[in-house]
Amino acid sequence: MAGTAPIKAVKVSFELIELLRELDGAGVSEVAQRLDKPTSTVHDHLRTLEQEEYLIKEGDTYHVSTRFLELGDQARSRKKVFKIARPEINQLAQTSGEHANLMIEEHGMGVFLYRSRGPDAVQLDTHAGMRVPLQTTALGKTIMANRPRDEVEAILDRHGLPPVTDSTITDRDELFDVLEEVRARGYAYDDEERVKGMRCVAAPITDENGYAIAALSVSGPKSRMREQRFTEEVPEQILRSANVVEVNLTYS
Amino acid sequence: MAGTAPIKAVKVSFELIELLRELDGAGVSEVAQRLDKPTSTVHDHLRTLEQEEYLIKEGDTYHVSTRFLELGDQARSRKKVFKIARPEINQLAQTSGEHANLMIEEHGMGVFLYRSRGPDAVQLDTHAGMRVPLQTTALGKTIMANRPRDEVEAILDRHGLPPVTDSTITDRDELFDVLEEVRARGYAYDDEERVKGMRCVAAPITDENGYAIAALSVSGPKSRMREQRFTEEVPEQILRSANVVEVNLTYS
DNA sequence: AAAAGCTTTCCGCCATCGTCGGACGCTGAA
DNA sequence: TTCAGCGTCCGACGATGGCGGAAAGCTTTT
Repeated sequence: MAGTAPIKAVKVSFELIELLRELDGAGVSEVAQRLDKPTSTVHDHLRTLEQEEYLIKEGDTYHVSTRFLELGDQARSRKKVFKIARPEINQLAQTSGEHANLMIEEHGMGVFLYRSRGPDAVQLDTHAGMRVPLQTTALGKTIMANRPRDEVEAILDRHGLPPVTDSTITDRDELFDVLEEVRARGYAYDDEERVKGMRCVAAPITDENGYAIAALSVSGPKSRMREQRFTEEVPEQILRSANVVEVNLTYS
Repeated sequence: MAGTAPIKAVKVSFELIELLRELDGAGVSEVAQRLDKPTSTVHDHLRTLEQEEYLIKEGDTYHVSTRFLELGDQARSRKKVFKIARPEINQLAQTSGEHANLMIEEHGMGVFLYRSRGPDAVQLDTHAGMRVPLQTTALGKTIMANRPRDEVEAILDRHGLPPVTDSTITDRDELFDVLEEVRARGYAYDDEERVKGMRCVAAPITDENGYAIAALSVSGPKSRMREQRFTEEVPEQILRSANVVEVNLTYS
């Protein structure tokens, strides 16, 4: 990489912020230990970020502050597809009873832009803004299936095919076969490829050229996602919703 | 301000990020001009942040990325009061038809943690994560009214009393008089003090010692917020909701 | 088509400032 | 009282972030 970038100090600060997010707060020495940096250095960063109000200090523990809420909200609101899909997602969650999700691709990763819990939804670790490798979710697969091959190749070059559970696809050729199926079928399945016991159905949201902008899905426990419901009812609902979103997207 | 903090490079990066948020995206030279920094410097920062995936580049325009969504979501979810108050806020919005809000105090500022739009709600610039001086909203006033005097003084020392509209309170003594009233009454009003044409009623959420943790409110256009509705109905609804939240907070 | 005027990007030097070892002070446990 | 573990502070060194300048694209202008 040429020139001065990346600016190391900035990189360190963000590493530290992400760590605090993961740990849900920590003190100076714990952070120092985990990042393998001197406490004094860590202290400088934490103090700076606290002064700038991106962290808040409760006792001797630092936490990420709600300052990020404003940034995140802005980043999300910028996406037209979010505003348009939100009511549809809510409805999907309501009628299916399960979790309904909206995903976009950013920097080659799948990002959960929005999620809605239906009345029967199980507890899940998935949260807004969460990033996952595309091929590990039905959402991501429908997105890749509706992107040009060379773009998908570029993403794979960048991020590889990390195994997440033992059913995750880790072979490039196999993946392209699956994507072919998905494209033909019009929607994608995920059978415990990211989270054990969970199944998922997802449909793409494409623009007028068939280029995938986003994807929406319904996911629930294997016990409820089976037979007709899994192969017909839910896919049908999702495809209908996706279509509504697509139409509203073009006329706005 | 001892030692090395604040780390300037970090500070610059965040200034730049906030600017991009405000402008909803910009190119190198525009940012450079606004921050009065050389384009080369700005370029270094933007590139770093893009590499770290906190910004995304669309053509020659940089935007804040959804990476912040995850951070913001975490910051908010940490607050017990958020999870507990959310359904109440939704209900308030539904029954009143207007906007319902949840605010907390952080770094001496009022932060909109959550908002819900009722069926008749007007369009507003208020968004999640937005920060405002406490005394400019009914929300903030109920929070201050239920905090020890010296804590309020400290906040005022830090942030002053900036005028926002011509009805904003700008005198310290006057403010304390108002806070006294608010404390006595149990809830606060805001009559166009932050946004022209908007009125607002807010009640505090306090802990067992009467210390304000947060506040919730309903806000709507002056034309609908008047007479009995303004002086009785809405306050009653809000107080009821606040009470529900307080009870649920202590038993959890 | 050439040239001017805008970008973004690259390069490399110089002084700054981020880094880090170490000392200090606090708190709570033994 | 001592000790361990923590957050905080200090100061010196040298890496590195800042920035001027130049180059490389892109449009627009003439």
